[in-house]
Amino acid sequence: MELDDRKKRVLQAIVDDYVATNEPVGSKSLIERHNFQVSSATLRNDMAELEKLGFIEKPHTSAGRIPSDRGYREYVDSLMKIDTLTAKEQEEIEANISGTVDEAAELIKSATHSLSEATGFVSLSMSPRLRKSFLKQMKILMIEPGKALVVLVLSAGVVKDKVVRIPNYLTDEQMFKLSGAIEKNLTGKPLDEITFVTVETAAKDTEIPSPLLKQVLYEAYTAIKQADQLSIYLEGEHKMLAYPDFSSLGRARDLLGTLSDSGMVAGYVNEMENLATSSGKKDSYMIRIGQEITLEGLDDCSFITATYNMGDTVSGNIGVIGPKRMDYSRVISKMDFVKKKLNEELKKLT
Amino acid sequence: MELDDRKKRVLQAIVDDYVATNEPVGSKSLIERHNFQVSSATLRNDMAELEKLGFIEKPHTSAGRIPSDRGYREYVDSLMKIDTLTAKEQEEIEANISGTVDEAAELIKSATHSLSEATGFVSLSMSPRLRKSFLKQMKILMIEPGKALVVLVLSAGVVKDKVVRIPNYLTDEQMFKLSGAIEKNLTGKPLDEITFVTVETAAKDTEIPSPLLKQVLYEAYTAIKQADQLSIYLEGEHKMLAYPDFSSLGRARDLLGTLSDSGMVAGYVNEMENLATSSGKKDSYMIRIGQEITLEGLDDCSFITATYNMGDTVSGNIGVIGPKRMDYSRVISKMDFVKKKLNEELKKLT
DNA sequence: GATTAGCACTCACCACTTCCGAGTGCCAAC
DNA sequence: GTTGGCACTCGGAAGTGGTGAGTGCTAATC
Repeated sequence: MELDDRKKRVLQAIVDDYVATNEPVGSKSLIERHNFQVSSATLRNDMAELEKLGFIEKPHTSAGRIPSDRGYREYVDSLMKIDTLTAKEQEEIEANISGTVDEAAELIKSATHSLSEATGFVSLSMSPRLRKSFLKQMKILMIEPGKALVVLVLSAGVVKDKVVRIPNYLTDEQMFKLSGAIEKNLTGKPLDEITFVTVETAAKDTEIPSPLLKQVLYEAYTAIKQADQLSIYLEGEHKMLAYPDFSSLGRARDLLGTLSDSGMVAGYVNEMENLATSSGKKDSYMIRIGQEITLEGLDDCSFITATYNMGDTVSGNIGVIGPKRMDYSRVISKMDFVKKKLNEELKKLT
Repeated sequence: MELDDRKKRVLQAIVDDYVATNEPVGSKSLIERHNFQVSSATLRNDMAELEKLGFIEKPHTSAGRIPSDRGYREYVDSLMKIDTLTAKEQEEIEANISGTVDEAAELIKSATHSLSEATGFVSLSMSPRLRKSFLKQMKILMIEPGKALVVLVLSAGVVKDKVVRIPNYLTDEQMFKLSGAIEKNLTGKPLDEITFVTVETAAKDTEIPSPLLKQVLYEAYTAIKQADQLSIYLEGEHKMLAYPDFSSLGRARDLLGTLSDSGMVAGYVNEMENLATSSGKKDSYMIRIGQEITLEGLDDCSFITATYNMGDTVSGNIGVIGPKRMDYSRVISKMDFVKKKLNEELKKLT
């Protein structure tokens, strides 16, 4: 069932032409644009074959062929060659990313922005997964009676904080003691190994009456857990409206509706990432095409993600969502470049 | 140029019908739906008059009339009567707002969400304008050599923080002294009266060598200034695609494109707010209709905002953007209710 | 002077038709 | 396996006519 050489070329040509023109491509125009050394009838036979194998399909009887999801899949897996960016393209991307941002979150945002600008598609980034990072510092600051700020400094230089409610009569000094104890005992532990019990044990040798303690500990614990929460940043949703692929209002609405539920998208990205990690297959990028994407309204999209790193144990994702009728090679090389730059800049921060 | 009574009723009826049906309304259907005690010919004369005055217009020669921006303006200014919400509507809104959120930012977000859900339109909120709030606490926490976290506690219970870079050899203790000095001298001052000079003066009596100080002070100062920065939160952009008013892809794209530039929208809201404040005219809500809105692509929208309060001196805005062909009365009463609830909940927080 | 009935006119919209051409499958010949 | 030829398909553009809701205007009436 391996495709012979010419059939591969035909499929590739169909994808290329369709991406470029957004029109079903027929045997004749294929001959005109590419110099196959055979007649259109031969190509017709090849195309019939490709259709039987599920790589291409007809929108209606008397039209040319368009790639199916499977066709795109074959294309990205073994047909396309990734080209390199021109110096100018590289410059544009770099200009957007570097600059004076010196906080990781800002940096990641700017990379996401750059990615959307460079591709013209929706781009996204997931905040770093901090489960594997560990506590470096913990401070509890009294704000006013009954209210305190828990500040966590994690490895990889991430700072998180959260306002929590505490019993009114707890003093500044008690808080200081408490945070010191927790800090001392939990430093170095990965976040995902910290449980309520660990926190409780860590606080044992303070002399604060335990009923009071309980609430604070619980708040401290949730603050730690919340630091681990994933957040997603999406940009450029409206750009999808520019593509004829979504010119039907219904499609556009479904797509943007789904994208507006950022929690759902975040969940999907996370799931994809986990799947890829556990299956051990780790390309530098991941692609989902059309129906492979289980999010509603993304049937005509492709979803490409990559992983960035912050320190040794912490990573997150950046990604692009565009019409599946996209120039994969260019998009991938752009995303790869953004990722590379982002990694470099993140390294500088630590 | 005052409209006589019947003409007012005609205009009102035209707006009501057009909002309900999205179809140009003609003299005959007007007679059918409302019981004017006159013939269609009379209404035709009235309508010709209204058109001459600029309240209504024809999309093309042989069609009915639709309200012009001016017509809507007249309608909201003096024709419509604001109706009250049903118990059920109130409940739905309340359910979304109250709940367990106990941080102001979260609360405001949830109100915004609720507003979008209730109206079916885009909703937005501006973070509180903190210029008028004052410093209650300031702490500088060392994170690691060269890096510190500036934590500001402002009146109205707002907590802001920022990671800043500091000279490597500054110690924890020095930082503590410094923040104490600044805190002591600036507490009670409104944010907009704090300048770099004030900060410098406040730090005078610490014994830290001044060249070192300069950089930290500058960072502290920018941290304070940044706390004052406005941020905007927009929700439900995709919902606009559901309205036939934006069924043309071009319009939809312009609209969503503009809305995606949140800085621009924020600037506009701020400008509107300032204008209203300085002109002294302070309704409980503000409306901009169609061309009155200077943002690109919002010609077919109306933009309604209201002000929420946090403590005595601090306020922000919530708002709705929908098609100008909207049921103003319902939208306004919903927004009013959300605002009321939000104010109540914010009060509870302090 | 305001209101009304009547009438000729306008024009978007819909359904219907026609026509064109790019594309197809298939077959017989090379 | 490749090719030329041919009948067939069908979406889309362009044209057509009828319909109906709407208009403005005029002359008669209250």
